[in-house]
Amino acid sequence: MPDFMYDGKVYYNPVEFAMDRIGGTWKIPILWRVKDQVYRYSELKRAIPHISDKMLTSQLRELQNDGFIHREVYAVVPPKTEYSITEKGKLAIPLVTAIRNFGIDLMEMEGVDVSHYGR
Amino acid sequence: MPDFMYDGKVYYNPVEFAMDRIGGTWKIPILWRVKDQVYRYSELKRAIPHISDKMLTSQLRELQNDGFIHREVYAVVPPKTEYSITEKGKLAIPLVTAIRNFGIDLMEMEGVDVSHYGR
DNA sequence: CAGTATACTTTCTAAAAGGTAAGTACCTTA
DNA sequence: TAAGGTACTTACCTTTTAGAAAGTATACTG
Repeated sequence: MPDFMYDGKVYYNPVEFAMDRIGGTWKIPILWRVKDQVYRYSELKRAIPHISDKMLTSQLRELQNDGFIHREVYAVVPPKTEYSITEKGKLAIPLVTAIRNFGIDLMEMEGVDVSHYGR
Repeated sequence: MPDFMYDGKVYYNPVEFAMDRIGGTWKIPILWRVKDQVYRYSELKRAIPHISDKMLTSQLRELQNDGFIHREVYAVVPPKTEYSITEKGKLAIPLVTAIRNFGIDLMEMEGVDVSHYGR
């Protein structure tokens, strides 16, 4: 597997590249909400337990820069911003679903209660 | 999404749980070799560019503790240890493949040369 | 009895990721 | 003119992840 560069960073393989775009603690939870609904900033904040303003803003900005979500700012006061998934973002959803299902499978094997998670 | 505990750690969702088992820089590259061949420690080291002894050992141990790979030690000198995938480990391969394919898709969209990666 | 081969193990360090808390900007409304 | 509501931004700190380099154990071989 040859290394390659993108945006000033060296990657060893495609998995690393993929995980650099949608990995981390918060990007998938964000995509998971936005996949079937438009959300305002404050709605995302409420919908995603434990997330801080700093992380919500930075991860939204990265997802936007990578083209996975769209940011619509309204010129009103108090401010209003809406986030929605893009066509490119929709391409990630089957994978997110697969990771989630795999996680549920593993949890089940370890005896973790999994009855809350729809399948 | 309710939080849950496993092995002394709090998780927010199944994706986090899954990524805690097979995520990080080195676990997937290891699984990717071992999926269709038995490897000795030194063979893995040679097969996975850039990996350090410390990371190779620690990630092998974690994958073993989580039941994804099997470790067979031979009582010879110099030492010989063989690593192979388990049935549980095989369950992860379709997901690993999916992540890899998604990464290749993204790279292609960004104009990264992708011709080396079999599909 | 020094050298070799293999599979680790340990220590120290650097970089990345993420948390907390406080602050900013803006216009409207009382 | 002060307060309120929303969407950030910034500074500082802690934790996690990974890298580099050196060391350990063992038995065979010349």
